[in-house]
Amino acid sequence: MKEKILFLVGPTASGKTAAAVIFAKRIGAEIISCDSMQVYKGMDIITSKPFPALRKKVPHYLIGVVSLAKDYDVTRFRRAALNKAKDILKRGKIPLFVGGTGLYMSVLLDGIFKTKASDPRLRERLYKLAQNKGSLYLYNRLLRVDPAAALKIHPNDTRRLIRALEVFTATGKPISELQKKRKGLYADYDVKILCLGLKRERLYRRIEQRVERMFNKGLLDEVRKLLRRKLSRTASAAIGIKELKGYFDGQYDLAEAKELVKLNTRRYAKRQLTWFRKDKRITWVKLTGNESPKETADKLWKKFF
RNA sequence: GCCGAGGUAGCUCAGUGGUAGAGCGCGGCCCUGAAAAGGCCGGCGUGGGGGGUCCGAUUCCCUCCCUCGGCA
Repeated sequence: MKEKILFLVGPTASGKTAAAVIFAKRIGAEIISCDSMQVYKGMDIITSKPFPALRKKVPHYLIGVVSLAKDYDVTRFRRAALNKAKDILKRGKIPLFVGGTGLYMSVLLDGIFKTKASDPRLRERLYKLAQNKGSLYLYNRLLRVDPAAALKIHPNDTRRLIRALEVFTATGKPISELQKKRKGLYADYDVKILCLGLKRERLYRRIEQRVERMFNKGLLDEVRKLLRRKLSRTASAAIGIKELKGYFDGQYDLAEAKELVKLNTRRYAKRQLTWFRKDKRITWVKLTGNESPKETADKLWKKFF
């Protein structure tokens, strides 16, 4: 009998956080965040972390555990998340991954290929090359060493071109070969993936309301504080930082900054949905968007079996 | 009520006697060590209603409706 592992995913502002706590309590689960930004310390309002009161009801992991100055990546996440999951299972509880970062979900479910750690200097060199000679130059270079990978990557997608070249240089093997070897939780456990789904119109309204709430709760102060610190490249990518920086720098007014936050959050949600739609293993839990957290948890319960 | 300007994509607007574009918005997609990142693709339209001229009208004419500004 395989052990049970659960995922609760969904686009931003769909209501995962509050429902997850009620649901987790009911089924005897502990929550592991599956979110690339909530891992950072000090980014509380901006990432809509669950409040301390909520976190007291059920154990939460991987929230606020990385300092702002540090870069974070999929591999670190995967390692930490798997450790937590095993730990929870050992105590006879169910691990419940909750979050909206599609790639993080994917590396947990299906694994990640093994390679050496990335070399920042090599990466920097490739990046400079791309700047000076254009990404097409990198593309042609990749085409020679790993045509299979080049076929899958668009010539303008500089980041993936760099990554593929970086892996080839470091290992001597094409990334397209390495990527074939992966294995994740889905193979060894009884995995159920629940995804909250609501009409686009409703979701966008909820995003709008959520952004307003964030500002009411002191987003401005929080981001002002964040901007005084040294932020790593990954930390500074959170939605709300560059948008409010523009306002603080006097490039536009507060109303416009708010609209930018809303716009970029909508786009983010749209990309999340593309990711989730693609995964046919997902069980969709349809919501109207007016449910209380308890009602959402009830619906999750019904799809649980 | 009179005079003037205008009604074209969700919004702001361009253009043409041969069934229409642009920016923004929006939609679809890709994703394996930056992923709240990065990249690709797509006009999504009874051209205010009705009538007329014409081989053919979004474009010209008439009329009605609506919006904005001015005069009353």
